[in-house]
Amino acid sequence: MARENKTPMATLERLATCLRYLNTISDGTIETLSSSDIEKATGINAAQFRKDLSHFGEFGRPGIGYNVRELHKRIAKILKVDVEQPVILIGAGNLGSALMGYAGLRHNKFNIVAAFDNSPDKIESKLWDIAVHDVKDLKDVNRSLGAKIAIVTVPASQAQNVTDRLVDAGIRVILNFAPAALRVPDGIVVRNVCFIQELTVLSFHLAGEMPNGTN
Amino acid sequence: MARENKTPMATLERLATCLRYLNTISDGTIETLSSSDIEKATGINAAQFRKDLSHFGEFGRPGIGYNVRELHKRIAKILKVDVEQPVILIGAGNLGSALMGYAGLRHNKFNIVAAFDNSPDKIESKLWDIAVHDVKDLKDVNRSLGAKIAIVTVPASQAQNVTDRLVDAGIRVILNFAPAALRVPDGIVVRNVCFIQELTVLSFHLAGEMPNGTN
DNA sequence: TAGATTGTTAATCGATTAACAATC
DNA sequence: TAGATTGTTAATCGATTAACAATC
Repeated sequence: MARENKTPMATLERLATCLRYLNTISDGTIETLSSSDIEKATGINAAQFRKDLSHFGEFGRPGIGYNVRELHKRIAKILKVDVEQPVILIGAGNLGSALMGYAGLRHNKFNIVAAFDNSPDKIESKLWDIAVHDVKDLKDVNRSLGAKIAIVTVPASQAQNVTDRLVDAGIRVILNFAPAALRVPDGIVVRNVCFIQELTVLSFHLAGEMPNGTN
Repeated sequence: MARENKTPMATLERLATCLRYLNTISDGTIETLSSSDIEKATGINAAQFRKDLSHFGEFGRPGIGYNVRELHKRIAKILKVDVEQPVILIGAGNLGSALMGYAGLRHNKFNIVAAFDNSPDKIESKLWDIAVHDVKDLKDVNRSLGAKIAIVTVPASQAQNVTDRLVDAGIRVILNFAPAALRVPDGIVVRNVCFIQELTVLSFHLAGEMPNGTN
């Protein structure tokens, strides 16, 4: 068990990329793929892909390659996206509401089952057919929902407070859209979607086009 | 010039993180910071921070540290976020509209100056005071706007088509929210915000809590 | 001067890529 | 059997961290 203790994050990201590709060819026309086929389709280096898989056992047959259906099934299982996952969302503002209406989530087995907010305007209403609860009832409501995944779309100023409540309510992993560094206990995993930071990194690359002798 | 040719992406991300921290203390109370002060505040290793800066010249004074105002100014300049940047957005759907209304963009000098869509419902309307144009007029409209940065929030099926138009209209860097791998010419930089992938990676980490002898 | 902290060089670490024996 | 491709070990590469002479 201590085996898969420390899977590199990069490995997980590549497996997720590969899974996305496998989804696109899941009509069943292709039965077998070699690691170099996968390199062609996804850009992931073939040797690296085999290495990535090796963290989790043996998947293919020497001389043959990988059975597409089996590969899909096993990667989905590793990433725990083989079954529907209930997800709760905190912060039913513009961004939160847009995410609630995003069909891609459900298509990928992430099912937003409830939203929470602190504005009386929104509490007790429904958005995209999803009930919006008072954030005060978070723990209570999630007792029956049993969600382990939360999406945070509150303003930065409230992000830490909300995070503490989420942890208390049994949430194990958090996707954070707020521009704030969340402190969480050991064992809770946070990933930040920070598009301001992404834009900033992109912005740097505009440097290249300085007309002349600039510096 | 070939000097700063290959700044590691990780360096840029750390500088962006540091800049965000410097923003939070820009009231001027703190005059000087050492690299280890910055480590305490941001978690970025002090030696690494100094190394990161060394890609761009000398910033501090031995025995003293960094002048906060100067550091802020120079990092902002490196990342090209010292001046307002015009940004265009393609795809005025739920997500696009939410981003247009997000004040954090303007606060960080990213100014969405126009949106584009292909739906007659939206063209010629205004969202959050930003005009929505026909995507067909992209090149024409951007001739006067001169934006170099674009945000893509169209469905995956249209993402490549839209990307080709953007490149043709003089866009140099793209923040892509569509779950699609965009092909672009050399010199154009794309960063993907893929929260399905983020959720998938998070989902993996739920594995730890399997009750007993599973697997 | 003595103490602090930089910028940079050297040592360490981890991740990527290449090579190959084992296997179909 | 000969050709193909795996899983894994070894070699390469790059990024992180530590150490230290130079400097305030």
